[in-house]
Parts: sequence; C-alpha cells; structure tokens
Amino acid sequence: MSRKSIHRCADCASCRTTEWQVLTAPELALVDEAKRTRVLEPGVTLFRQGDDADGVYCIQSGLVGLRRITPTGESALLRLCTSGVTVGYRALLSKGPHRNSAEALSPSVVCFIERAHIRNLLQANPQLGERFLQHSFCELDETESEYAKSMTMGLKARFLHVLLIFHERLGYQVEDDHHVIELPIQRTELASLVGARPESISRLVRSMEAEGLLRFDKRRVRFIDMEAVQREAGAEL
Amino acid sequence: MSRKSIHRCADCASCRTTEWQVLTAPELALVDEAKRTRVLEPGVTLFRQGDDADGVYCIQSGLVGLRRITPTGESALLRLCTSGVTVGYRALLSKGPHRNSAEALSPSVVCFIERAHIRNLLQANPQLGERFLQHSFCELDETESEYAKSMTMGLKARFLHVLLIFHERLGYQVEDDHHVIELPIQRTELASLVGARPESISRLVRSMEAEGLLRFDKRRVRFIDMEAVQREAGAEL
DNA sequence: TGACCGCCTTAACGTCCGTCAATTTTGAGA
DNA sequence: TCTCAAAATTGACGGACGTTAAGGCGGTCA
Repeated sequence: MSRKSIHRCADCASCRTTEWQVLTAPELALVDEAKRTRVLEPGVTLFRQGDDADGVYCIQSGLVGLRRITPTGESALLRLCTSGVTVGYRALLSKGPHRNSAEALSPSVVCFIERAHIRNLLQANPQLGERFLQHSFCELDETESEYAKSMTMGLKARFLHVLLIFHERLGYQVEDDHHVIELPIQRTELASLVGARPESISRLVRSMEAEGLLRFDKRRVRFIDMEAVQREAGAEL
Repeated sequence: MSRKSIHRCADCASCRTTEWQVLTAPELALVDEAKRTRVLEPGVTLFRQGDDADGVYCIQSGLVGLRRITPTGESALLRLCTSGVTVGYRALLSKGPHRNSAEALSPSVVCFIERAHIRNLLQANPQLGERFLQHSFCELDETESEYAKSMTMGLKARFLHVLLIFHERLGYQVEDDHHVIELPIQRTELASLVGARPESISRLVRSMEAEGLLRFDKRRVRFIDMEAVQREAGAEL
C-alpha cells in the first residue's frame, strides 16, 4: 500500500506549523524524496507496542490513536493524534521499543520516514531535536493533565471533555444556533478513551440528553447548552 | 535556610547514576560551587504550579512529590521523586511556567542550581540535554502507564501498586519471613496518589487485612502474602 | 433476499467508592 | 503530663459504574 507521495512536503500544512518547520528547503526536499505515503483504513495499525522503531509517521489527515495494553491485558486509548502530528519519534530517539500501539481510527493519510533519514536530519539540524524535546514536554504535560482529571473527576466530566476536544480539533457546523460535531470514532473507542464500558457511555448519553445538555444521533452530536457543557467538563479545555 | 553544601557533588551518588553523570570533573566542580543545599521539612514547597522556573532541584535524600491542581481546584499527586531525581528541569527547558507544584513529603535534602548555570552547562556539554530528553521520555512512559492503569483497574490494584513501588524504591526489612516497609507519607497523601478519599483507603486496608494480604500498623506495612499482592497489583511493577 | 455478525442499546442487579457525620487516635507544643 | 488540632477511622447511605444478559439495528456476504 506504500507509494511515492502525491504531494510535496512543502505543500503540506504540517511542515509550516510543527517540528518540521525548522527544516531548510533542501532538507525538506530530502524528506520529500525519502518519505512513503500510506492511505489507511480504520483499524489498520502503524506500529505495535513492543516493536522496534523503524522510523516516524507524520499524519497528513485523519485520526490516529495511541493505545496501551496494560500488563493485565486490558487496553486504553491514551491519545488522539490529528493532522500535523508526528508519532513514533519517542521510541526512535530513546533507542527502545515502542511503548504504545498506533492505529488509524478513521480513514487517514500518513507519511512514513525511515530511521536513517531522521538520524541524518537530526545530525544536520540540531534544532529538530530541540523541537522533538518540546513536543515531548507538551505530551507529558497533556498526559499529566488527563491523569489528574481521571483521578479527581467523574466519567461525565471526562466524557464531556473529550467531546470538547473533538469540537475544538475537528471543527463543527452551526445548525439553528447550535454547534454540531461529527464524531470520528465509534462508541467503543469513545469508552476506551475515558476508561469506561460502552454501556456506561450509553447510560450517560441518555441522562445528559434528558438534562438538555446535548443531543446525539448516531455519530452526530448537537450541543444544546454549550455553557453547561463547558462548566461540567471543568472547562479550560 | 539556604547554605553552601556540606558535601561535594562528586561524593553524591546521584552524580554517578543520573543525567549528571555526563559532566566532566571540572563541570561538576562548577556545579559544586554554584549549588545551594536546602534541608526541607515535610510540607515545604520547592516551587508552585504556575511559577516561572529559576533553576532545577536535585534530590539528595528524602521524598518529594509533584502535585497538580486541576482547573476545578482539586489536587492530585502525580509522581514521587526519591534521591537522585532532578525536578523542575521541564519548565526551565521549555521556557514556560512550572506545570506542577513540588513539595517535600518527608524530611528531604535537595540541591538547587540556578537557571544561568544550567544554561551554561547545556551549552558546554550537549550530552546533558540529551540526558534530560531521555529523562522526559521516561517520565512520559511512566505517566502513560499509570494513566492506563487508572483507566482500566480498580482502587485496590492501584493502591497495591504504589505499596510495591515503595517496597522497591525505599527498601524493606525482613521480620519473621515477611517483608516490612515503612511508608514515608500520611494516609491523606496516599489517597491523593491513587485518586481516592482517605475513607476509601481505610476501608480498603481493613478488607485487605481481612483477606490476609497485608497487615498495617501506623505507617508500617507487613506483606503477608506477597504473591497475591503482586498478582492483584497487575505485577510487572 | 435472508442469514449472519459486530456494534450499540436497554434493563436488572450488585459492588465499589464518594459523601457526611461522629468518634477516636495521633502527634506537637506548652 | 495535659491540651488541642489535624489525621485517621468507622458506619450509614446513596449514586455511579461494571457486569451480565437480551434484544435491536445496520452492515456484508452468499
């Protein structure tokens, strides 16, 4: 399924707004030459927890999830990655195996860049390493925030929080004065994202509809009372 | 309470086993000259969430906790740091404010090294930056593990898990065939470490004693059935 | 079209854990 | 040793969420 990219990196919005922005034009051309673009169906895995890193994956579009399997065999969705985000860099830079699995949650396009090329780029342009460091700090901060939330808040708050994240990151339409989003993933994944069972999500959705907070229809979510949603989510995204 | 150190860095075990191990002898001498050693009572704060970073703190002995306050005002203990660990480096390297508070949980000795000195060291010895990067990866991995656990496992497993961490990191004695540890923190902090209320910990302790898993006496914990403890904690530390 | 299969929902039930209130215990200081 | 405040425990209660089981809905394949 791998093939030469249709687009040049220079045309990709990611290159102007992410760690790659520090690359010079010739360096970017090298990446262009080296990268392989893949189109992924939902469910396809990019790499698996425990695998050795053979390169990094830059998400051009779609949605990729990072999942961790606990020693007891249960799985949790740790993080959602949207377009512009690079995954797999951690294992590569730490010379250890991947600590999470990465899989497409919705139809996605990603570019794969081999380990050797990344090594060369890091050598040639130390700023790139600095950017990865900053990215790692950012991920650590986000994870700590989520962790603290999961320890102090109930399911309702956490669930509303992820809905607001989708609202912010994936955009929304306005229908007769209300914001409407289209969830990119199924209920089961939503549950795994907040550490709950699908049944609990169903119940929660029903009770929130009864409250007049939101309205669900399949994967469409209409925010009826956005104020209340933000308040109950602990806001401050 | 600040004063010139009693000990030289070269005599400190931390310098041989942590990020500081990459420093040359003369570099270490500079740190020696620059650092301020503080003796901390439990409850004393090193830095507060939101503060700007003025340097890093290297823990010589004792126990320091990193705490996060959520937007709703509740607090969670995110991480325990024992001797050899350096805290506060993240805010310094990311040029942003501290995202967590750090406070002594038991009587501790820490060395403070000012921002300017760290900057100089990083400039002079790029390996140091690399080490901080690795440290950050390690923290991220640990936090993700804890996060995944908190999403998939109950209070009992998480609580046993932290007991095993104390067992591993702070050592134990053997009394008539059983391992015995001395908890360095109070019940309230234990609760905050697993995202529970002190009352829940009390109840849990009682039921586990009834099961014959452990025995508590003040802060002393005697592991009666270590096998079962490890199994229920999801083992694999 | 019908059969199957995965996903989602509903309902009943039980357990876990937060909340509140009342004591008891602990430890620091006079 | 006594005093007092903070910490820890206990019990009663209720709500939230996991578990199990059953049924519906929407896909795909023969």
